[in-house]
Amino acid sequence: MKFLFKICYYVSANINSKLENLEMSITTPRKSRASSAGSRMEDVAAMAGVSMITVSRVLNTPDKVAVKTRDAVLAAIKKTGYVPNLMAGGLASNKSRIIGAIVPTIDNSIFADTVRGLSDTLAAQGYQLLLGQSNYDLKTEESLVATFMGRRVDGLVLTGGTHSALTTKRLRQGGIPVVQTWDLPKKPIDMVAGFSNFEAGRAVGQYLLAKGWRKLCFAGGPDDRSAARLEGLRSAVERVRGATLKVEPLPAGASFAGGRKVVATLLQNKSLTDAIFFGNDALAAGAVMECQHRNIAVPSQLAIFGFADLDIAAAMEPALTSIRVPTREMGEVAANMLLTRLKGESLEVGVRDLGFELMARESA
Amino acid sequence: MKFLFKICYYVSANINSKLENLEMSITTPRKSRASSAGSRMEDVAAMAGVSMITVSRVLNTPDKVAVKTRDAVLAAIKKTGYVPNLMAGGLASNKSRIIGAIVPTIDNSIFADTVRGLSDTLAAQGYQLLLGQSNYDLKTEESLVATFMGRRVDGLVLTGGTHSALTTKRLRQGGIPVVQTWDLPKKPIDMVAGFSNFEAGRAVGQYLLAKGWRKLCFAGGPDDRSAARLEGLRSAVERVRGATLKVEPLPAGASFAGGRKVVATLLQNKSLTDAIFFGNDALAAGAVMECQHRNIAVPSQLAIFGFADLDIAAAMEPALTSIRVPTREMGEVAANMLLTRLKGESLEVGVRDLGFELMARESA
DNA sequence: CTGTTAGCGCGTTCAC
DNA sequence: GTGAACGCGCTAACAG
Repeated sequence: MKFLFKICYYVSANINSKLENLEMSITTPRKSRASSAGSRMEDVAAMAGVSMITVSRVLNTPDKVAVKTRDAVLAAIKKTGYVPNLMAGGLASNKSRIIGAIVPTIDNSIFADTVRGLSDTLAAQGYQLLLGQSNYDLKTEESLVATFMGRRVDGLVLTGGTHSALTTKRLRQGGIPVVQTWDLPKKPIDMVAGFSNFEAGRAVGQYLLAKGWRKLCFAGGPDDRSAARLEGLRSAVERVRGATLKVEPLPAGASFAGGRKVVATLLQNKSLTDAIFFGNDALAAGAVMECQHRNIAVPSQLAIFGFADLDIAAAMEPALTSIRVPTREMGEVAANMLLTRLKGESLEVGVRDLGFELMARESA
Repeated sequence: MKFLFKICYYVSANINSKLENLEMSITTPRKSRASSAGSRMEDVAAMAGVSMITVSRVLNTPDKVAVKTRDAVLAAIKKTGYVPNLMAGGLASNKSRIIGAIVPTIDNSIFADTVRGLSDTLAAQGYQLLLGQSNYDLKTEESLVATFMGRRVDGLVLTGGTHSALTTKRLRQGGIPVVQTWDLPKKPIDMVAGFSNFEAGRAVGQYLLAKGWRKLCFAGGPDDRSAARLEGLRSAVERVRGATLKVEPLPAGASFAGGRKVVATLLQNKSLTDAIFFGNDALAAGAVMECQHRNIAVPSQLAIFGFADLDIAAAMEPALTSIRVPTREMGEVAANMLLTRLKGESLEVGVRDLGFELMARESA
């Protein structure tokens, strides 16, 4: 028998120095209203000998200001260290230049890439990202949507196509552009940048069945997108006589250790399974590790199918067969859809199926 | 010879249906000013038969309103579907209830956990997270800091202790609480929730040298925190006669494939290295995979040391020896420090060394 | 416990 | 190409 050791070997001492520095900053007094931090546009205008509106134009539409005036204003801005108050500007213009994004969780690298795609694309156009995590909970999502709308975000990006009735209602009435990602909802709220989880599940089923496996197992989360993949898988299984489908609930923490546990559990009644479709590659990789530990050959004795095509899929041995989804691309496309609409242009296509690829490698 | 296959096997068709739905939403006309989306506080006040300030108090300090009045107001809010405009509130109160966080990149799970810790802790108190990615670039960080301050974020969380001179100046003058994470800067801007990268590197060096390894190699990023770990490692190496230290630059994409490449490169002159300290566990895991592929025994022929103690470290075989850093905790502590200061309370300790642990497992 | 008054800092509308 | 007045929607301060 073999164990995994986890030993605390060294702990750095707490450092309690630098307390003088601290005292300074802890007692930073908050100045009273009307001059909280730095100069206002008025001060800049006065220094440059122009009116506020000219300063505003230098900032927002520099082309409409004479070069000479502009330079004077810019000099004044630099001298005063003026930083425009975007809240005030936002209130006046009814635009926040903020996009809200709600993902189930950020610690899962599959959504992290979508967030990165969003953030990069938006930042390039001067927009910022307000991030919310729903923890796969529709009520949490609902309150996040309310908060974000209260902040007057200019647009909203959601994960998945299932939302509470109230969320949907608010969004439809809200008048701001919305993009749903990571799925293809039947009745989109507005725009969509996703792929079909159902078709992905079916593709996996068809592939595994074609390879001769008959006792399939699905080990994925309880969320709607996982459910759609499960239904796709089921639809493939039902077309083949003698093929069976078992659903294995996921232990907490959908990562490597979770994948190991799933295999350990399933092997207690080994005859029931000969191929497993996991909810993500970390789980699948853990499963492969557990198989190696138990001397179970992959894929000949047990086929392992991943999802999301994370880096590890191609790098490990045996390399993971997986479904590549357009993780980052969904973020980029969603951002560009929003930006297009915010520019007042209209989209040719508001619902985009970004597809997926079955990456056939070694593990299944 | 063995190759990794990557075959596109199936691509879902693009779906161009649902275009009727689209037309509707694409041409959503933006209503003219003054009623952009829903009712205002004034409407609620009128319906409830009270003044605006009472509505405001029901929302912000419910305890200070009579139960009867409160219920009437809440009913009116529900009836009108009123969503408070937080930009207006923010302008008036000079508080945004937004915290800005800048991380080098979000697609790296080590920072993702910090962001999650931040987001969870802040959301529980009604604060939101504005997220920025610096891509390890100080100039990008500088402009993000300016933008965030322009949005009047109530507080700011930064990664690392190195910033441009202008950034530091703005932050010190800004009057908002700031927390630096993932390091212990010598001259903190304000508060700190981090650990010593130098000591972590030194601990790794002492451990490896005690195990008898002499030809050490550092394979980490070029950022300041990696540099600090390298210096720590170097300081340990310099105390042992005959011990050598080689620095191996990291290929792009600090993940599994990168770790494999590093090993492949190093083995071209094998005699130079017998232990490698990687910048994160994904790299280290890739390195172990490459060793297995080449039939190099880990750790007896080559010791592999990871960093960050990601899930995979404990789950893989051989399990990775690594440095556990308080990834999520840094986010939580940073958030709590900010929240404490924003409540007007002062902190006992403004600089916290959250420490690290050397997790001695099998790979080194 | 509730209301009144007076802005928060900026963009919009129109005029020049 | 530039400016003046007005108001975005809400809250701080004080009064009652």
